[in-house]
Amino acid sequence: MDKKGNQKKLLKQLYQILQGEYGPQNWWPAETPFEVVVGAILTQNTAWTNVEKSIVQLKKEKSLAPDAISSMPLEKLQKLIRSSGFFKTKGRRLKEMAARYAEIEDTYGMPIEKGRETLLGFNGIGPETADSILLYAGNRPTFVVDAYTKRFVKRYGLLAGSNSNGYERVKTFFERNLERDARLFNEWHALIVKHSKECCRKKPLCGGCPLSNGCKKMFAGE
DNA sequence: ACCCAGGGTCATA
DNA sequence: TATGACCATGGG
Repeated sequence: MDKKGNQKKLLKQLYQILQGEYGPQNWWPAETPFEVVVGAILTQNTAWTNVEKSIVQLKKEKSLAPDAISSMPLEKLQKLIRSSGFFKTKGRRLKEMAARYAEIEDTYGMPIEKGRETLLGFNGIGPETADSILLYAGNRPTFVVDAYTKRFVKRYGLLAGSNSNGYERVKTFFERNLERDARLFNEWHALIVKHSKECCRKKPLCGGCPLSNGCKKMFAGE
């Protein structure tokens, strides 16, 4: 069995364990694709619990829609999303995104690379946000790499060598070793986040950690 | 009183 | 191309 085959088998095993432990995640936690995009921008370097509060505020104002956000005064929007932090920057990003939401929607039907390039052209949409939008709003099979994913890869020793933590490197690793399927990519990323929060974030190590070796490494400081 | 969270941009070397 | 400063709130 070649190296690539081994990595495929390893990922399959890890997936079975995570899936068995946590069950289907059915991400993204949102009611509409537009809500996914808003959440993707608001959660940049921000705890999701803080984002939820902003979503609630927007819904309370019945303003979680492209027209409502693009026509809303910037100051009002910034007040509504204050809990997500970086509210001045994110307010501007949201307004630009909302005003041009038709272009965002178009990317859901494009070849992935083209859609990705289009999204990266927006101010405030970088690699992770672009991939999150394509996968979770557009249901396109592109793998999302976030801080949890990088830690996961590093701590379970899935990738070695220099630059093994780079965004593209990690993304390519998963895409080369998994069937290119949006549903699978969706579950994989959600399970990594779920596992990181449930098991590996705080000590002590939970008793029934499904991936105890990785958790031990994590607490050892790598 | 610190640390960090489901990043991205911009300036500098 | 590769770091570093900056954006800012809320929970541990």
